[in-house]
Amino acid sequence: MTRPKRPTSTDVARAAGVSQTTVSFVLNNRPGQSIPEETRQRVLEAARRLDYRPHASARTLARGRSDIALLAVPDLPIGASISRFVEGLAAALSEHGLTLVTHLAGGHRRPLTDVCAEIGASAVIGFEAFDDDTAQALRRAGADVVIPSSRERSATAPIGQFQAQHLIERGHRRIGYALPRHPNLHRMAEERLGGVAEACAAAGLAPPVVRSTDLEATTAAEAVVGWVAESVTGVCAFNDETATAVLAGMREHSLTAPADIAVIGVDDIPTARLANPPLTTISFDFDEVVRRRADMVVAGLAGREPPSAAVLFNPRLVQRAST
Amino acid sequence: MTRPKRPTSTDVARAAGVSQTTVSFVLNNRPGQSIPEETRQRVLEAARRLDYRPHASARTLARGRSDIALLAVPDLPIGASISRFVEGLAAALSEHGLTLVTHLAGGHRRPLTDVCAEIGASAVIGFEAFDDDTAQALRRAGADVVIPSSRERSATAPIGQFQAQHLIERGHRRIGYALPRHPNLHRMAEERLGGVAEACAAAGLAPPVVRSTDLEATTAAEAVVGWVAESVTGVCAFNDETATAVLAGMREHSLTAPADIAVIGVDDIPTARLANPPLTTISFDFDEVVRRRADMVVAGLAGREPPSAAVLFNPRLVQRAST
DNA sequence: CTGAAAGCGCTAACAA
DNA sequence: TTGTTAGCGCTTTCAG
Repeated sequence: MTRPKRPTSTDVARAAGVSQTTVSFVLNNRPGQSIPEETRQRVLEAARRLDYRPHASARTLARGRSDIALLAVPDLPIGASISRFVEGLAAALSEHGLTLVTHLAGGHRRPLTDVCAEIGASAVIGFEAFDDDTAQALRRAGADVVIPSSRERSATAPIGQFQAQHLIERGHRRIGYALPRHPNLHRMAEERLGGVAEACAAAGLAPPVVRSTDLEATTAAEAVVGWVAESVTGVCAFNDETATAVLAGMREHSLTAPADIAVIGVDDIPTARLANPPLTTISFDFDEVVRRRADMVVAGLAGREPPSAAVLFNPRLVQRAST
Repeated sequence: MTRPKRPTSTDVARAAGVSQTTVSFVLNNRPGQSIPEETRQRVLEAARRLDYRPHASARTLARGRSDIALLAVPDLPIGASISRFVEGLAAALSEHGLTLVTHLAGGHRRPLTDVCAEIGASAVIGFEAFDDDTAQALRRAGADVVIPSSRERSATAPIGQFQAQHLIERGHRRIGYALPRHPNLHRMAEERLGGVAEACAAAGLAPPVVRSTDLEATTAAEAVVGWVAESVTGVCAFNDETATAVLAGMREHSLTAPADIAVIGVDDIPTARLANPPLTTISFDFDEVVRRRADMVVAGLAGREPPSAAVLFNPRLVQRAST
C-alpha cells in the first residue's frame, strides 16, 4: 500500500552511466545536440527498464510552461455530440504533445480561473468566445493562450440559416421557431434564431414565429397552437430534443409531420431517427473545427499569431420523414 | 501580447514586509503556527492586491502531491446524466480543496496513465472498477488513490433487478431484455441483464428472452418479432435510447405499449417523456454515490483506509405510460 | 512568532 | 559530446 517511490531522471542517469543532463537531452530529443546513438539507446533502455516517467510538475516548473490544455465545457445540456468534439480535439492536441483535460463549467463550483491555475494549463479552450476580462483573468492564472477570443465570429447563427433554408426550399413560406425554455440555452438559441430570421428575410418572408417550450408535451402543444394560429407550416427547432417535444405537442392535437407542420431539428441525436416520424435534422462534422482549434492552440503556444478561426461546423442535412 | 509575469509568493512577502515563509504559513492556514492577526491581514491584503495565485506546479513539486483528481470517463454514449454526476463530484471534491478534471477515455488516444502523469493527478476516479494492473500502473504514474478498485461490487446489476421487479409486479410473467448493439456497452449491459435474470429467477419465472438491437427501427422490429414469438409481454431495455428503439420497432408492427408489450428503460433522458407513449424508466440520484466517491478520495489521500463503496445509485422508478 | 535555508525533479545555460 | 550548475516557486524543518 506504500507508494513505491517514483524513479527520477537521476536514477535513469545513474542506471545508464551518464549525467542527468544527457538523460534530459535524450528524452526530449533536444535538437542541436548530437548524441551518439549508442548513448541514446543506453538511456532509453534504462528509462524503459525503470518505467521512468518525467515528473510533470517539475518539468513545468523548470520550463515555465506545461503541456496541458484545458477545455471548458459550458453547462449546457448539449448531449453526446460534444464528446466526439472532445475526443477529436484531444487526439489532435496529443499529436503535438499536449494533453487535454476537460472541466464542466456549471454549478456553483470553483471558477475556471482557479481550475486553470490549479492544473497549470497553458491553454484554455472554450466553446463560446471568452470576453476580454475573462481571457485576461485566465492569462493571469497562467494560461498563455485562451481561445476563442471575443474577436471570433459566432459559430451558431449559420445553423439557423441552414435549417430555415431547407424548409424554404421545400416550399414553406411561413416559418416558426421553437425556442427551448432552459435558461442556459437562451443565448445560443437566440443566435440560431437570428440565422433563421436572416434566411427568412433573404427569401422575402415574414420573420419566424417564435414560441418557446419545455421538454414536455403540454407546453409544446401550446406552442403548436400558436403556430397553427399563424398559419406556420414549417418549424425550426433549436435542437433535436426541442424538435421531439414539438412532435409530441403535435400529437396532442392529432397533427402529423410533415403534412400539417414540418419540423427540423439540430444535432442528430440517436433518438432523432427513432422519433415518430423520424426527424429531419442537421448533423455536424467536427473534424475541421477540431483541427482549426488545435492549430490555434499550437500556434499560440509557439508564440505565432494564431490563425483566426473561420468557424466551420460543416452542417450537413440529414433528411428524414419529418420534413 | 507578452505575458505579464505572475507574482510569486516572494513578491507578496516583499509587499507585506514579511518573509516568504510567513506568507506560506498564512496562505495555507498552517495549523500549529500562531500568527498575529495583524500580520495575517497584511499578508492576505498584499496577496489580494497583487492578485497572487500560488504556482500549482511548484507547490506540487514541493509537497510531493497535487490537489488534482482525474475522472476517467469511459467512451460510452452515456449521455447527459453523466454530467450531473461530474458536477456533483467536482463540487464535493472542491470542498476538500481538490480540483476535478475529466478525461474522455475512448479512441486511440493517449493512455490514461500518461494523462495522469502529465497533469500530476493524485487521485484517479473511474466508473467501472480498475483492474489491478491498471491501478498499479496509475500508481506508478503518480496517483495515490485509484478508485473504484476491483474489490468494489458492481453498481449496475441492481438496476436490471429493479426494472424486472417493476414488470413482474405489474403481472408480467414472461420478460424480455433489449441489449444494445454498441460494443462499448456490452459489458455494462450484460451486468444489468444479470440483474434481470436474478429477478426472474427469484420470482420463479423463466430467464429473460434476450434480443439485441441498433438504435434504429428496423433491427428493433426484428427483436420485437422475437419477443412476440416467445410470448413476451414486458421488456426491460438497457437504457432509454434502446427502449425508444424498441418502441419504434413495435410501431413498425402496429403494436403499442403497454397493451401489446410493456417497455421500461433506464436513465430518464429528456426525450423519454416525449416518446410515444411516454416511457417508464429508472432515474438515479447521484448525490449519495457522489458523496461516497468523494469521501473515498479524501480518505485515501489522507492515508486512511477508504471506506468501501457500497454502491448506491438510488434507483427511482419514473412511472409513465409505456408500462 | 518569524526567517534562513535546504530541497522537490527537471531544464538550460555554460563549461569542459 | 557530455557534465556542472543554477535556478523554476513553493513547502518545511530548524534556528533565531
